[in-house]
Amino acid sequence: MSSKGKVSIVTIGESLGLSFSTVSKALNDDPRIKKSTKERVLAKAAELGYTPNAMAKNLRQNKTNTISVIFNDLENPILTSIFGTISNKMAPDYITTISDSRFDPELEKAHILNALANRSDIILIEPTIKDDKNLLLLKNHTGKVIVFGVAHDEISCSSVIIDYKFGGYISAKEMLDKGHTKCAVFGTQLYFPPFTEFIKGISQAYTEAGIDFDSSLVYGMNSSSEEAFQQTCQLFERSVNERPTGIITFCDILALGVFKAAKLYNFNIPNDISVIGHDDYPLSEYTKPELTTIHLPKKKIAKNCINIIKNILNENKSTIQVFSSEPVLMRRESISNLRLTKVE
Amino acid sequence: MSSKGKVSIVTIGESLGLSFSTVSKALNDDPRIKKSTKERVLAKAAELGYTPNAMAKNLRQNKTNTISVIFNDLENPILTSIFGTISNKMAPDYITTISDSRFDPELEKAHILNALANRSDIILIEPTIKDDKNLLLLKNHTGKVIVFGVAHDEISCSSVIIDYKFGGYISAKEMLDKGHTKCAVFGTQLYFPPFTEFIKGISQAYTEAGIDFDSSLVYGMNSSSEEAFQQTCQLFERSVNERPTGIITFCDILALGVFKAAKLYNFNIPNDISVIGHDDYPLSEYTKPELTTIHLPKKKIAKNCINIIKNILNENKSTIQVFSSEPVLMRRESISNLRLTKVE
DNA sequence: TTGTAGGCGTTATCAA
DNA sequence: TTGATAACGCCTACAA
Repeated sequence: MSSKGKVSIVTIGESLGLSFSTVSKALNDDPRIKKSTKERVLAKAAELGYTPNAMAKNLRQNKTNTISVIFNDLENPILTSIFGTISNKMAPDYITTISDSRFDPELEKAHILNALANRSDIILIEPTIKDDKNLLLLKNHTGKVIVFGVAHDEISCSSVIIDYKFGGYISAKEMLDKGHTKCAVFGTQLYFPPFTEFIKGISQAYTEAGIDFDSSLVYGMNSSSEEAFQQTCQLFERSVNERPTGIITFCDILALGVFKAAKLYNFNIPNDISVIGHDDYPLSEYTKPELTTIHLPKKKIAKNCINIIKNILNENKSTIQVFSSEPVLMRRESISNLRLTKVE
Repeated sequence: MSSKGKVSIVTIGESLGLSFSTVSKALNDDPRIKKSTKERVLAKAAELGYTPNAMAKNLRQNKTNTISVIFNDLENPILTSIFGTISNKMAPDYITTISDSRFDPELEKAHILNALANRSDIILIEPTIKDDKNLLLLKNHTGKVIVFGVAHDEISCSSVIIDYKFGGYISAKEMLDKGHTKCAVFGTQLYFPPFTEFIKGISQAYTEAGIDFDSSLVYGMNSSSEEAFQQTCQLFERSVNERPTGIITFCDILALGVFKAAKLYNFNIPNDISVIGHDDYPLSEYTKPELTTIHLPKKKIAKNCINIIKNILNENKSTIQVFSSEPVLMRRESISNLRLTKVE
C-alpha cells in the first residue's frame, strides 16, 4: 500500500510511462498538459502518497513563502496573540513559524541560523540581548528582517517598537504619585533590551520626582511566577522600614508571584504591599484585587507588523519603516494611596 | 560591503582559488583539509557573509533535524508552556517550529502540507477535527507523527493523550454534587475532538446522576472571552427558572467571559451563578472568586511528548507508543453549594 | 502535447 | 591535501 521508498515526480513518471517533466507540469496545472494526462498524474500521485519536496522546490525557485518569528516568551499570551494574528493574516499564502529563544542568546543564535538557512522571506525577531553577536548574523539580510520590541542601532532595518521606557515611566509615576517612594522592580534577565528600557523609564520618573532610585532593588529573573514569589518572600522578611511599599513588575505573571507571597504571609494587597503589572493579561482584570497594570495595544502592534511584512513582500518599499506604539496604564486596585489616610 | 548576489560555497571557492568541494569540506571541518586552508575559508565565509543553504543541504542529506508542532490555540499558556518545554529540551540539535491552526481545518491542512513538504523529522499535531481528510495526509508518515490530545482511529501512530472525557466528567460531577443540575457548557468549536470528549464525560456524569442532560445548553465558540461574555449575557436575560445555575467551560479564558458578564449584571459568583474552568491558567488561582477549574498536568504531558520524540529519533522503537494523562479538579471558590443553606 | 537538458547549493565518492 | 563528478527533487527554457 504505502510505497516504502520515497516517491518523487520521477517515480510517478516511471509508473505512468511519462517523463518527470510532464509530471511536474501536470502537478502544477500547466495549461500545456492535456486534461486526461493531468488526471492520470493526479490519481497516481494520490495513490502513491506523493508529497512534494519543498526543499527541492524552494532551492530551485529561490522562494520559500515562509515567515519566521523568533521571540522570547512563548507563555506570554499577549505576544502569542500578536504573532497568532500575524500568522493568521498571512495564511495560507505564507506559512508562519514561531520559535522561542527563552532569553537565551545561544538558543536565539540557533533559531536565527535556522531561519537564515531556510531562507525565510521574513524574519521577525525580538532580540534577546543588545549585543552585536547575534544581530550581526542578520547584517546582510536587513531587507527581510523586522526587529520587534526595542530599536537596535546595531542593525538598520524596519522595526515595530513598543515604548517600554514609557511603560516604565508611567508605572513608576503611578507608584510615586501614590506615595510609594521605595519600590522594588521585578523583571526578566537584566540584559533583555525591553527590560533595560523599562528601567530607564522608571529612573526618569524618580529623577523627575526628585527622589533617588535605589537600583539595588531591581531583580532580574526568568519570567515565571516562582522566582517572583521567592523574591517577594525575601522582601517580606525585612523589617517594615527596610521593606519596599511597592513592587513594579515587568510582566503580570511576575505580579502573580507577589500575590502568592502575599497570600502566604497574609499580607493585604494593596494595603500592606502595592504592586503593578505589565502586559495586561486577559485575566488580570479579574484578580483579587484587580491588578493595576500596563496595557500593550496588541491589535495595533500586530497591525504594524503586518503592514511592514506586506510592504517588504510586495517590494513596494525598500525604505526602512518604523512603527512605534505606547502602552497605557490600566488603573485598578493593586496600588494603595499612601497620601490618604488609610481606609479599611 | 555586503555582497549583493547570494554567496555560496562556489562563490567562496572562486574568490579563494579553491574548488567548492574543498570549501565544503573546510566548512564542515573535514580532517583531510589542512588547517591553514580551513582558516582561509572560514575567514572568507565570514567576510562574504556566507549563510549555508539548509534546503540544499537537507535535500542532499535527506535529514532536516526539525520538529513541527501544529496545534490550535497559541494563546493558551498551558499548551504553549508544554510546547516551549519540548522546544527547549530538543534544542539545539533539533529546531522546533510551532504553527497555529486556530481550529480551522483549511489552515491546519496548509500547516500539515508545509511540515510534510519540509520533511520535518517529527510532526506533533493536535488535530482540529475528527475527519479523515487532513489526517489522511499523514497516512504514509505515521512513523514520524505524534497525535496530541485525543486518540484518532483514522491513523495509527504514537499519541500523547489527555483524558478530556474524564475532565468533563469531574467538571459535571462537581456541579451535580453541589446541586447544579441545570448547567450550560461553553467550549470551542463543537467538532474539536477534545471538546467532543469533554462533552461525553459530562453526559456520563449526568447519566450516573440519573439526570437528563440538556444538550441545547452546549455552546461552541472560538476560544476568546468575548463570545463567552455575549453568551453569558444572553443566559442572564432569561428568567430565573429558565436560567442555568452553573456554567461548565472548556477553558479558563471562557470562564473569564462569565466573570465579565457577572460584573456587568452585578451577579455574584458563585451565589448567583457558578462556573468551572478548564486548563488552570497561572492566574486562575488568584481571581475573585478563585476559579475552580480542571488542572492539566503540563509537566507530565511535556515529558510524555519528549519521551516519544526521542524514541522515534533514536529509532529505538518502531512500536506505537501511547501515553495518557488525567486532569485533576482544583476545587476553589467559583461553585456554590446549593445543597446548603445559602450563606452571605 | 510531451520530452530533454541544465541548474539551484550541498555532500559524498572517488580520483589526482 | 585537493579537485572533479554525481546526485538529492524540482522547475523551466527550449526542443521535438
